[in-house]
Amino acid sequence: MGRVKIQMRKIEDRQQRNIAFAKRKSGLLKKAYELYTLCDIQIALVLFSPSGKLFLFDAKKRIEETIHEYLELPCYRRGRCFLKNPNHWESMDEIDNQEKLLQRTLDQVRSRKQNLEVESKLFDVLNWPLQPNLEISSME
Amino acid sequence: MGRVKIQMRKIEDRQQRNIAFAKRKSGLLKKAYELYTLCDIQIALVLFSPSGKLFLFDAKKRIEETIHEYLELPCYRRGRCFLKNPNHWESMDEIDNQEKLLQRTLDQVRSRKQNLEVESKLFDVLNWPLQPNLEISSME
DNA sequence: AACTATTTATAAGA
DNA sequence: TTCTTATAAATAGTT
Repeated sequence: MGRVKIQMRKIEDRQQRNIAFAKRKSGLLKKAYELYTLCDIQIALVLFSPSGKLFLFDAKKRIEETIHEYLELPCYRRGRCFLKNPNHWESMDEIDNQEKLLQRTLDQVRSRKQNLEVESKLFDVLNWPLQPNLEISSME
Repeated sequence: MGRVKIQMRKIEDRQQRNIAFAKRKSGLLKKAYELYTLCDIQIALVLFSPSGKLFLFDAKKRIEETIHEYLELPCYRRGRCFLKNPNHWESMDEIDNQEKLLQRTLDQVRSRKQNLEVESKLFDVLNWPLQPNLEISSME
């Protein structure tokens, strides 16, 4: 968005880099503010300038709280679909979404359970003493 | 940036809000990525969708490290000009900036010290037992 | 999920 | 540094 299209790689000239940082940092903070305002979401943004100066943005909750909510998630759930502590559910959107997620997960668990029952029977069959003419195909 | 200019307030229609969130979240993440790429900066972004789903972006360091660097700052320095732990200084930009910041702060401290010396003398004068014809103006 | 008319962001220049 | 402006990029409403 400027007189020319720029290559997406580090700006080597320090002065130019600092100028780009100043402009784009304010753009990023504005976008974060707009996303929060339009969609009413919780957000925390921490960044350090090329000179090591700190800039922050947060919305809905203090940055420490948002960070804490992230940190309290089990590691394997960070960055992917997950269930928050139900005490933190706030909106109808969120409750709907969590409900769907729970239902999908429950369906998967039940499906897996069925498969396991079949596999377990198959395992039993396969571990019987070998018998001639055993019809494995009848297990399906 | 669309067919019409929109008002900067919460989108009440849930479906529209979710659509706007999806579009603007990817825009925000792209901007964060570009700022990192062009300016080679450290950044951490944590946000929750209207449905409570977590989205993250980090660059240069893991999100936990960036958050930790923020949290280790004294509270009164968060969100404003500050000095990072010198062990974390990395670039010439950063060293230059911190040096200037230190020099400015030192100048301020010295200036404040001078003022304090004057104020202290003034304080002594004002707390003397009142004497007639005391020339306060001679203190400057 | 794609399109496109517009608005918005911004790179370079003043 | 701050302001301007030509152009690139994002996106609101549409399909």
